[in-house]
Amino acid sequence: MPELPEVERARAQLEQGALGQQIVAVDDRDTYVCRPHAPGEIAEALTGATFTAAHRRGKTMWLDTDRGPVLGLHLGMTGAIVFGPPGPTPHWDRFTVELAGGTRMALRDKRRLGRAVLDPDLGRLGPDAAEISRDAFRTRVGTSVVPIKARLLDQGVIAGVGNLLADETLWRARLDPRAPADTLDEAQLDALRRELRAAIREAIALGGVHTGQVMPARSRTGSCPRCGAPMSRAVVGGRTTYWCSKEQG
DNA sequence: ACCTATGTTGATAC
DNA sequence: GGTATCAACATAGG
Repeated sequence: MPELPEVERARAQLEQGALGQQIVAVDDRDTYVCRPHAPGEIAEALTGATFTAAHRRGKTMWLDTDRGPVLGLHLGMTGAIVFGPPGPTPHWDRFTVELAGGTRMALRDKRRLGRAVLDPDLGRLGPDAAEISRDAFRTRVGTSVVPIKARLLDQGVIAGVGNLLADETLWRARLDPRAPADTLDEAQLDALRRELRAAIREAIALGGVHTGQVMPARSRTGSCPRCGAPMSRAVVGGRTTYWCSKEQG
């Protein structure tokens, strides 16, 4: 369930493990994960090159190379970056890169919703949720009749927020996820941004969004970790949503 | 054994 | 532009 915090940790892993070593071989035979590329296309572009930088925006990562081609990586829902010795690849390793230093870097993903592509399109992503300015947050997030939660989940508006992080943030800010975004005043939007940044910071430090406080309350019998009131549950923005029936009503 | 939830993206119809 | 629904994936859990 990778959201921004998990992806940032994965990016740091890539930075630590993949930079500065020449690419010896690439396995891009999974045509679903590597779509729309044909098998061998990514391998041909990358073999012999060296990764020079690891970037992230929202949930999308990309690695620059000294030869120009850029490798885009997305973890989907169940993806992870793993490093290990070269050798037979576990069948959940959907895309692998063998490095000259004697390591194998893999996108391991049971569900195959992750992606590995050449020169990823970042143009449709909004500003990163951890870095968006106060003004940009106000205008991008707060100027739509869509429920505020749906707005937070829209990667073209702001990049990196998933279902759990959205619930966590709205709970921290004591805001009703169903409220039309343009009914929030500036103080509420500023507070929402503040809580979003804090939730992201804590999740990165603790290991992921599943360490959030509302996580244990996400069940039909759950109660608010702050006031003990029962949690409400509904589909908002197409996703299962939990919120405090008392504080966020 | 069946059914549903899981999270994200993208395509489709309205 | 929206919303709503579905499909894609493969597994875990009820």
